[in-house]
Amino acid sequence: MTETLRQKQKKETRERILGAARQLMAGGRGLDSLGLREVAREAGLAATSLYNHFPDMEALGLALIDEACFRLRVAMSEGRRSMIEIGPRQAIQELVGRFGRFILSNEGEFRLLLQQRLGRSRRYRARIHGELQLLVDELAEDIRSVVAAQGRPAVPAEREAEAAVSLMFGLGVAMLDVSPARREELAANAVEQLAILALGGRRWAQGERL
Amino acid sequence: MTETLRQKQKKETRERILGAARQLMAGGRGLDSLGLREVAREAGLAATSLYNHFPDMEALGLALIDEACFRLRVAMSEGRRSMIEIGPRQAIQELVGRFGRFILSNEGEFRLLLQQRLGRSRRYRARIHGELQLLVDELAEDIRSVVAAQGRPAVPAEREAEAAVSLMFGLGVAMLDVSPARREELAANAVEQLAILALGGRRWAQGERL
DNA sequence: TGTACATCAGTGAACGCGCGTTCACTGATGTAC
DNA sequence: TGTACATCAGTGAACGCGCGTTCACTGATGTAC
Repeated sequence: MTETLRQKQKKETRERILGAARQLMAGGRGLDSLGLREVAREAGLAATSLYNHFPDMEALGLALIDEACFRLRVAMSEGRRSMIEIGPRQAIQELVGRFGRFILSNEGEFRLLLQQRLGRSRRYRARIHGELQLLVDELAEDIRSVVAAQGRPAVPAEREAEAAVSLMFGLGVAMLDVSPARREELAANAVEQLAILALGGRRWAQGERL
Repeated sequence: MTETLRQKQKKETRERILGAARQLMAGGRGLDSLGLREVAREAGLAATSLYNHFPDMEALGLALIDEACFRLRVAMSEGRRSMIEIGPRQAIQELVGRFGRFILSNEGEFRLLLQQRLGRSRRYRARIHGELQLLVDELAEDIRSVVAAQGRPAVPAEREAEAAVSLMFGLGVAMLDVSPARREELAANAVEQLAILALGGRRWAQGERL
């Protein structure tokens, strides 16, 4: 039941390994170019010690991806409740703000997800794809809540949520290589894009078409 | 003036090298994992021959990226003129259709652009970023043309174009790992997303806000 | 509580392998007279 | 037009290097009596 010293140390070492890999990726490296010895060195371990924690390098990659997915999900879930009260305009700003903050403080993780979404391993791709679908579903649910709270007719929430995630990922990519001032500008643009989308959704809900 | 036999053969060999790399990437490989020897083998050359055509591997990568950018641009430019006549609804379908076809027949190139947009080399990133900006600018111009041809008030064309490119890239990513039937569905969703966006743009143009 | 044995996280040497790149070369193509 | 020389695309051997992984080991931690 109670954790032995050995178990605790093992868990800590595992964390140190993942932390070392995250550190290297935060420095601009891609998962594909991370070497076993490099990660071990950064973690202060012998190269072979990694095999006490992961059966092979693919497993390490998968663990990193799982971790990144978890962080993204937590970041985007925080304060979901409050969106209903603040109304659509503020909800969009809140959403973009939260996503932008996630990207800037978890740049390595974000690049990891984007790169491996099209990466070498089918398992990686499937994991990330599933996670993004959850993100879309949750967002669609939020959109429905906000709209319903306003007493408006139901919008095409699925389409809007899919589009919103694409737009936020587009924002994220654009933000990475750019000065902080330009980032603000990009975020403001994204807010406008989402606002235009929401406006279109309202009209669509009323039966209007192009 | 006239091309010598040697020059012609050299050009052909260069093409064979680029073709070999393209071939390998079409098979699902990423640029980062392509080896010099592997490309040379596929091209039917000794490994060292590549140095007669590219100073190093980075230059080969850059040539591939340039080529992919060029193809994307050509694919998206074709038939731009006709968009004005067919009106917004058909223009969106045409746009998504053309982009979808580009992705499916140039899957390797598309993955190359997406991956290297966040990749190791600053030069790669800059090149791709510049190319995508051109795409946005051209699209914004098209949107303005279509709207003006209808005698409607000017829409936020820049924002719509940025958003449209994000949405199409989102579509592209989703299409890659998926059955043909599901692809049709995804493309139809993307058309709806763009239609909602355009509808929102119209209302935005009329001063309406969330 | 003390002792004897089992477990297992961490280690260093070694494996075969492919990496990108350099070098001196060969021989077909091109050029000057 | 024929010849002698220059060019240069393509070659095979070799370079040092790091890759992922295996193995037998050490010694601290855990456990049974």
